[in-house]
Amino acid sequence: MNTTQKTTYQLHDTFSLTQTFECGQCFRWEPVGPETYRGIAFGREVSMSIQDGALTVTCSESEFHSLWRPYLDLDRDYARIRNIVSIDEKTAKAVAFGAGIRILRQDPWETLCSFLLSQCNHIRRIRGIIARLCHSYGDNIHKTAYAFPSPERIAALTEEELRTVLRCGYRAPYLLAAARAVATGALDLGALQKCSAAEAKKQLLALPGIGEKVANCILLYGLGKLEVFPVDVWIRRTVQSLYGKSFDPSTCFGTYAGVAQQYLFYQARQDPSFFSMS
DNA sequence: GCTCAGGCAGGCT
DNA sequence: AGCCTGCCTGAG
Repeated sequence: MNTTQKTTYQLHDTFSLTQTFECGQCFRWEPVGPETYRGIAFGREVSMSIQDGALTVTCSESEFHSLWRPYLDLDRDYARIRNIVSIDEKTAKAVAFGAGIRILRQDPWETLCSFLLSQCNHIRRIRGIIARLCHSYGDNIHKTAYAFPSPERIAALTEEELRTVLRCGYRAPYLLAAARAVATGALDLGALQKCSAAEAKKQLLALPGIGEKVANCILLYGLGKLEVFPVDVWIRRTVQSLYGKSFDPSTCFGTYAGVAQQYLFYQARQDPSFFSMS
């Protein structure tokens, strides 16, 4: 990690690294102090912290503006989004609670793998599998820091090796198939960013192991489709208790349904009694 | 030991 | 369409 250079950026809206990195959208950021995280993305390792309304990242100014500023989605007007999705008191409460959340614009390939591996797993174990994936097949960046491995590297492995090394069970063939699809060009993740959410989703669903929920997570966290609303068991319980069974997120929350989902998810995870609100 | 976890796929009704 | 079951592994 570059410890000599630092870039400081004055924040002009509520923003929290803790909320952003702990709201369930990413798996490779570690808390190292209050509002201070160390992590790796795009093959770069940095430390970030917020103090007195300013964000400091251990990188050059050009790297900050080309990489981390878009990654943290700092140029989007979240105050406006919070206002739009605060459709009633119940959701407004969750929005206020998680007001410092941003939807990260993560690398599509890393996001695809992460959520492919996430199915029917505890967060702790997902993080472990991803750590082994990076440590075993990613480029060494610095000391114990490893980049996320390329699809080409994974595509060259066997299912048996992935199972043994990652201990990811039945998800190994899914990961291998995805790596081969991307490595051969059968699936072009860069092109998906320019597609509509519906078209991108159609292509993702064609891969084994990618269903409705995983596809929506990839669309939201990796492809910038803020209108999709991933429904996992937590969100299902939450929206059912708040709004009943026939709830349609795209009708209620519109183009920022995915952001609304993140506020609800974060609130539900932090305070389980939130479900039983009515 | 046993259950269940941030799903998916295939087979069933 | 909706319901059921098996699937790897490991934490509680």
